[in-house]
Amino acid sequence: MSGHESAVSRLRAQGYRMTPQRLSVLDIVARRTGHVGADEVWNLAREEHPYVDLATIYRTLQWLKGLGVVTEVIIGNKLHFEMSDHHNRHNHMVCSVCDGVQTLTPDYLAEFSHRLEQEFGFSPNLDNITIGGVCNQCRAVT
Amino acid sequence: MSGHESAVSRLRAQGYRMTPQRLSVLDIVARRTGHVGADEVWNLAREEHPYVDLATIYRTLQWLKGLGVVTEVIIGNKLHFEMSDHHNRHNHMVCSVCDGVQTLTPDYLAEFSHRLEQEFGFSPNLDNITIGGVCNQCRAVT
DNA sequence: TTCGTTCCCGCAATGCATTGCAATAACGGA
DNA sequence: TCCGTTATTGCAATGCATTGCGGGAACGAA
Repeated sequence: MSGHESAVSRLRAQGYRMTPQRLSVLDIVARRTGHVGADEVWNLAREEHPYVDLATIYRTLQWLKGLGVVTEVIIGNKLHFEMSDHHNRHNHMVCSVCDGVQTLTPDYLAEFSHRLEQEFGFSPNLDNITIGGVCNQCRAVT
Repeated sequence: MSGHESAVSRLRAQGYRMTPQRLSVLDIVARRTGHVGADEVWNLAREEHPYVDLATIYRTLQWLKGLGVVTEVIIGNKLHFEMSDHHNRHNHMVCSVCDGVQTLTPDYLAEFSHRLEQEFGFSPNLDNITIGGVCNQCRAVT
């Protein structure tokens, strides 16, 4: 256990049942600095509970995402997750060549967001957006 | 047939085999103003060629995308396609409530793109990006 | 028109993610 | 501590998209 006990007690206080599966998933994501792939979460969770189903992993991750506990990062059509840090929100830039990930503070997207809101009345949800492209190193190689 | 003969002859000139399946897919996308779902392309194609396989539809659409003939639009995790119009590029805003789609000229993204390039050396590929969010009407309802 | 090369297709399998359903276990109340 | 309610789980099925493979069709050459 490492630094997510507050989340656990908060969830319990909200009336959610904290099953071993859920604790395990939360623990795995919390231990990791940076994002974890859903399949990786499954493999690690099975070390502890060999019977956990992949569906449970996905359900749990989506549940935690909905509660704002974890954040989804889509890397090359695969789902990854990391602990949400509401004091340090960020987006991701993913290189399509090396699959490397860089982070981006949301103020880079702020004025773009404001324009959509003001000119179209459209409220963009950019929280989980990832920007695809080619990173510095990979471009240099080519 | 309607307005994509130039694409057909260009592809043929480049040495690609223009099979009935490919002609059919291209025809279906070209006839449509706006985007078509991959499944819809399949259903329409089967009216003409009942045996066409879904895999062929996907392969053909990805092939046309790679050649810049069609553009991919991701709407709620489903793939849609439309004819590319290089003189009138645009992005899409998709409402997560009603699945409605609005278009966006790329200059809305231009300065955001430049900042990433200049500050990180990251070359974003924003051609196919779709912006999720809630549209004006749906927000009003809530 | 026929032939040969090879590109493309249909088929079946695979991968990632989600969902329906019946069985089970978490957690509060007695 | 035991019990009952019902949220969750495991299992299996489903959906969308992609891929490997062997047969077949497209298209140029003769």
